[in-house]
Amino acid sequence: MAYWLIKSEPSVYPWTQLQKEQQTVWSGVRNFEARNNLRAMKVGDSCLFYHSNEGKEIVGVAKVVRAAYPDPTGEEGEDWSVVDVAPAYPLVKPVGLATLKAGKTTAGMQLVTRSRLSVTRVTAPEWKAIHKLGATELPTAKKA
DNA sequence: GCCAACGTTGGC
DNA sequence: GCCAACGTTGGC
Repeated sequence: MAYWLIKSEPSVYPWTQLQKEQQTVWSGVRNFEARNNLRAMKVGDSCLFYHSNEGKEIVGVAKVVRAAYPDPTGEEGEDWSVVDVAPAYPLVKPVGLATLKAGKTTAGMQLVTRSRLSVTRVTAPEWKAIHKLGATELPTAKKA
């Protein structure tokens, strides 16, 4: 069980659309490191859903429902990956970038330090801190 | 809308 | 294999 953070511009694919569709293919990642992160995801892993550019805040949590497979939107001969994600639960209070930067634990997040990477790793302490900032209870662990 | 940061590409 | 140029992302 690992934690991740995935970014999307709300004008392209907002959290509300994921809630509406209940599942989506996380396609279009064109960065090797981000791709490798996608490939490291396992079914049942959790992902913070971050709105970049507009909002600049973490709005919810999604879960991986299908592990990495080839990106159907990729060019012939290219080697990109996607995962499928589904909404898990929203944060009661969205957590903005400024808040993350101001937080002791969260200031060191890859989201902050590697701002151009669209799929980043999240540590357990960061995960906890964000739920606290988001006024959202951690879901009780249950078997996949 | 601007600009800084950074990943990627291509020339040498 | 190095490094400059270029394109893209994303915060402000």
